[in-house]
Amino acid sequence: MSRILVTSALPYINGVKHLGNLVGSMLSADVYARFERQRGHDVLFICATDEHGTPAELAALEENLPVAEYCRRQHAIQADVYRRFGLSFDYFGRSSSPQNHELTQHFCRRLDAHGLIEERTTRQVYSNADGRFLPDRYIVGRCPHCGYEAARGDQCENCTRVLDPTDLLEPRSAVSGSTELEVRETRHLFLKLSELADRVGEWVEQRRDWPPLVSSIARKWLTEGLRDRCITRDLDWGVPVDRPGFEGKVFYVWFDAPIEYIGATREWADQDPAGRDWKSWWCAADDVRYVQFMAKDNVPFHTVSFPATLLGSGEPWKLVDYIKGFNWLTYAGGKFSTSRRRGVFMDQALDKLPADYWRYWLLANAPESSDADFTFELFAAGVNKDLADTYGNFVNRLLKFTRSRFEGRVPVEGEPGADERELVERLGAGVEAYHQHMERIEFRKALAELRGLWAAGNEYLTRTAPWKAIAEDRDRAAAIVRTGLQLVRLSTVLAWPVIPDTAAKVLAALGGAPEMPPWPAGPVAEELAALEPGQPLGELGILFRKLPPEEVEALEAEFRGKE
RNA sequence: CGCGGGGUGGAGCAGUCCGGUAGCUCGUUGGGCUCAUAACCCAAAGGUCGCAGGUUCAAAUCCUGCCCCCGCAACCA
Repeated sequence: MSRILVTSALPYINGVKHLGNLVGSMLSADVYARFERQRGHDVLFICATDEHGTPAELAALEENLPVAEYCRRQHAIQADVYRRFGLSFDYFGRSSSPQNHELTQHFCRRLDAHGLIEERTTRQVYSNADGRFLPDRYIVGRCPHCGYEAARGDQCENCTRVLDPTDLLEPRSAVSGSTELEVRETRHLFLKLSELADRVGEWVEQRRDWPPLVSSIARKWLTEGLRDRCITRDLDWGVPVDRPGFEGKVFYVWFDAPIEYIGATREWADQDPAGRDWKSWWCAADDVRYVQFMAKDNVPFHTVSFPATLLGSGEPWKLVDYIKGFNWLTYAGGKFSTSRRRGVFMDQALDKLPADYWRYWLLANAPESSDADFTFELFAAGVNKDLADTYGNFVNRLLKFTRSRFEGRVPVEGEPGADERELVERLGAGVEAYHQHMERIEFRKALAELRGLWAAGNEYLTRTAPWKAIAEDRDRAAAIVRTGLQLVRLSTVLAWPVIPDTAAKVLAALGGAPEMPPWPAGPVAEELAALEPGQPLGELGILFRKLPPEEVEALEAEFRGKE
């Protein structure tokens, strides 16, 4: 048994996340965590809300709430929707926790002790009307290049040119619209990434097994040269900078957010100090395998910035071993957009269908090698074909037949024959391939293999035709039905990380216990003998319903978005 | 010349590193079978592998140039 630390990129506090956020980090991490737990490993799966930064403050302002209260409420909302989606975090923390405050300040002190922190004076735009400094993107004005009226201080959306806020003509605050802006000098802390570049580069070069998406992004940042980075901000909400002359300033959200992986582990341990040891996962933890999940926009921060923080501390912190990066899930050819509410959000998804429908489709179509598109048409096609017609039908036809011809019990009579030996061979290869794909975290391939196992079950039934056999040889029919039921169990155990709720239902109907089923590590022939002959079977309704064309159209219309 | 990813039958993808008759899943058409939310079997249609050049006996695969789509560009998180 080994110890595996799994973290998902932290969802930002600002509102319920959409399906793209879900598949690109939390859901993928969940399936991997569940798989490794099934394998018998000691898994710690950590996630948290990322709560600092200007968007959170502005959202709180809009809702007329103190920002701490806003975050408390949003955290509860997100925790609830993740629970309903079956995300099995061992702990879901908050980057605003006291534990994270302490760790963030600790890292800054350590970096400072090694000469990697430098005070510099910078010039920032201050809005008198808003009483605050404004990040570049919250300053709008006319683009000096193309004349676009609503250009942002960081970039003009119209001509795509990168801007400096001071370039803008007639600049005003995006928050209040006020034009009373001035440039003020302010002291900030910089992390001297330039001095850490060699150590980070050396470390990245040793990570030979990372996927190309991840390595290429990391190398690009390193070869372009790391610039020293400002890690503090003139804001109220965040981790205070505990340094003379920095009263009223906080750390930049990208400095404290990844540290919350450690912070949340500490929050988890603090709930049971006698039984849990956070340091054993993070300090000199050479026996721990650490796997991170994130979308590609997050990769630079996890391959460069955060490792730089850890390495620069001079302490033996655990660095990531493997990073699974994802491309984007698009919505009907365009972007999912949180601000425009374009796309399908997690709470809306659950209002329409149970979590397992979404979980299966998102993983079977995960944006692994390139961006992937979500449309309700594609979604319905996948759900109907794979979940309803292939898996659902396989389970249903066996249970119904068992009920009508074998009194609803696992048949006792008959011995395996040539058909069963052939099936065992087919399954042996399939189970092994599925296992390999899951271990390598290649979800599209894994789920194609899983679907193949379900199809193999249907093929076996059609070939052996127990509904015919029962007329002349009841023992033979009994052996076939028993084998079929055994395969239902086996393929359901394998599907558990992906569709946990459905799997639990099916396994319960087969007389299984409600908790996590262990991975079928034995030879397939033995795994196909797990169900006790004579075992009574429970009732199972339709596992997955099909989505008819009318419903697909209705969903498309409902989620068209407000453009 | 900013950087990264992608461009393969109607849809989604594998194959590209290590050249050798273009493959998988879904969909479509025809036939068979029928325990089941109909699966399964057989057959068929459908591709100038983004474009152009080059290397080679042979290129989706190697080289050069170009085009298109998506994303990122470090003070948005």
